[in-house]
Amino acid sequence: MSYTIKDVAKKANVSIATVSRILNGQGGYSEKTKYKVLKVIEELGYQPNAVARGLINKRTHTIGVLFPKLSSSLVTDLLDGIEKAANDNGSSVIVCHTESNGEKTMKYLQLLIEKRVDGIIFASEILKDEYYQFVTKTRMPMILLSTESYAYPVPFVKVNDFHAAYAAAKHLIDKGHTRIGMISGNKDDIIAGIPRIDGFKKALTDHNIPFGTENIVFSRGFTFPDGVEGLKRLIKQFPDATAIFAASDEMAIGALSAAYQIGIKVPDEISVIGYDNLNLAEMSIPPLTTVEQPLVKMGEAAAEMLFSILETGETPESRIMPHKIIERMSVKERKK
Amino acid sequence: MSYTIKDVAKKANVSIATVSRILNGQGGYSEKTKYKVLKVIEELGYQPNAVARGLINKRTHTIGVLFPKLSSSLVTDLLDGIEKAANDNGSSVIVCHTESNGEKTMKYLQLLIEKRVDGIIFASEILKDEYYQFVTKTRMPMILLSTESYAYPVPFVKVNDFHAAYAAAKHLIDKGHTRIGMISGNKDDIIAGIPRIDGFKKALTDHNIPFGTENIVFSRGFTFPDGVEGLKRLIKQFPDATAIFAASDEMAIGALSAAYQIGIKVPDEISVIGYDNLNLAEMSIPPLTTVEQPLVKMGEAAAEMLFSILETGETPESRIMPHKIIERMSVKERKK
DNA sequence: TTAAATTACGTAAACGTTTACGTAATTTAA
DNA sequence: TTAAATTACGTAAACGTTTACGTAATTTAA
Repeated sequence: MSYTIKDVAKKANVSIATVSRILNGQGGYSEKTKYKVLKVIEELGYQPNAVARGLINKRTHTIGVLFPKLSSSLVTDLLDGIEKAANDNGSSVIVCHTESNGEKTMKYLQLLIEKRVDGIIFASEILKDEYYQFVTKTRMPMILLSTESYAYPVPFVKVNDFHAAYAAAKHLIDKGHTRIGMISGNKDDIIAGIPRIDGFKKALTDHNIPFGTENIVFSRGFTFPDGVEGLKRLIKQFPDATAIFAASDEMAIGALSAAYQIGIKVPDEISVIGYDNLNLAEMSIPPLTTVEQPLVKMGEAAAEMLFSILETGETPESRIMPHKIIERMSVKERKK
Repeated sequence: MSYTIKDVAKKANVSIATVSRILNGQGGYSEKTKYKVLKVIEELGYQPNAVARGLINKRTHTIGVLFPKLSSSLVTDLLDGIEKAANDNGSSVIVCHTESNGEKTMKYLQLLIEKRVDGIIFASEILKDEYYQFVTKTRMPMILLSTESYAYPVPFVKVNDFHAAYAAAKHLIDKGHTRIGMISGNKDDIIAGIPRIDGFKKALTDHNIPFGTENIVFSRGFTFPDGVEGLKRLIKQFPDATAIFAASDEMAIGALSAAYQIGIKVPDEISVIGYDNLNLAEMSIPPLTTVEQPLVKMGEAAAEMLFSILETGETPESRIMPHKIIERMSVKERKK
């Protein structure tokens, strides 16, 4: 089909070894031959075959990324960062969409291993036993992104959910609120669910605000409808609340919508703080105050950690990325 | 490192040809050997090497996708559809983020060609001469997604922007509006800019509504800030407007935000219709009426067209996907 | 029971590179 | 000018598969 190194070699009257050496700039050839070969390459429009290279070099310059879903700003920003770092390191990224489905995940893992990607980034999801065993057996490098494993020594990059949630609640407290509710995500989610709940709880009790069952409402996930639902339930069980911490921006935006429907003014009657700082957050009405996760940077960090493993062979340290309160318009100072 | 077909062959006391035949289910072996070989494969945890397969079969079961940016719902939904269809066809997808940068785009194209992907999907961007020539020379199949080329015969999948914009404007007219403004995108964008402007204009004149320079405002792109800006300018030059067509959902949401800031009530004082039907659209306040592009399906269609080329070798017909008005709360019937 | 047909394999070449190991050609040193 | 050192190549094997072409073993037909 297309030309190979042999065609180039023949046309330039040199051996394929010479062509290869020139292509890889390894030295061992004269300037004259170099010029001659480069010219033939130009004429033929020869393109090296990365598949053949991958076979012999045992490096495909491709990494695989597994996401539970694709169409979410959160994942998208992570991917953006990963792609950027990968590109800077001369690699491509294959995206896999697991739908949080165990079977599908295993199939993807298998696929990535067969394709001999250089490494895997496993994002935003619980690392099951089965997954870990499978990829460890092949000794393929793996990084956890926006998730972590308590059971296995897999390096991860994440913010500290406990601290970030604490910061969110404290921000509300600092603004003078004392009757604060939380719309939490899934309370069985040990990565994104429990730590945020615990951080919230701790902030309240540290500031002598009693925490009871009426302060919190649990959802299935972290989605917009969960937020709509959540606000309605929270208002019912805790009508005096003056501020709310939603465990994700999507939920916070859902809460904003529900408040609007019911006729509660944000932030005048109730303040809302989110979590993530998605693109959405600055587009809402009112613009959402939230705690930022540096998603793009997290993606970059994960990819860079992978490349550092590939270079040095050493397991890098996990990275806790800094979170930050982004003040916009959805939280109002409360005068006593 | 990991085991090869040779290790399996040796351990099972057969030739590598036999192992290969069993792996590919081609027949030419007894049930007994099959069982024996499969058992060895199981024991060794052998994983076939897709790189070697790709070299000999000249099929990598990987496709490349080029996007101008990653972190946008629009792109994300397209990618979602592509990934789905690719997975159903046993292929993976490599994502490339061009940033609408010509040099970067060429580098990515080169990379994908060197990696011998089976085909390329070029999304949401103008296909430059240079790009077209480069990939055509290699005879690599290519599909245009959410864009099209007037100059070259590259199959595409898209909605009809002219018709969709016409439908949006007509929806406003049907709701009794006669003083209608448009916040358009880039007026030099021949794919997403001009046709939407023309469709809008045609709808007005077809319904005997005079169209003048005060009816429209032009932006750089199609982003949220463009929408914020756009509404402010539009209101200034066309204060009597009762309805607005924004050329993208992001712009529409921007318009909503700006209206909120200024203190104009949507939809009571002004109606807004968007374009795209992103996830955002149902999360806004009020929920956004918009014209839907079936983005996920478009992504799927593009990938499927690619696979059909790979199977049949024939160039498929381009596909115009249906658009649809999604009525939510941002447009209000106007009584005379 | 024997010949013909079929099945179940094995051998070796090929895919397009890289690279270890030679060796002829050139350059440098004496 | 000649020997030693260096440079500029070429040959061939290797990466891990698939597959065309044989052929030995088995099955079927007579």
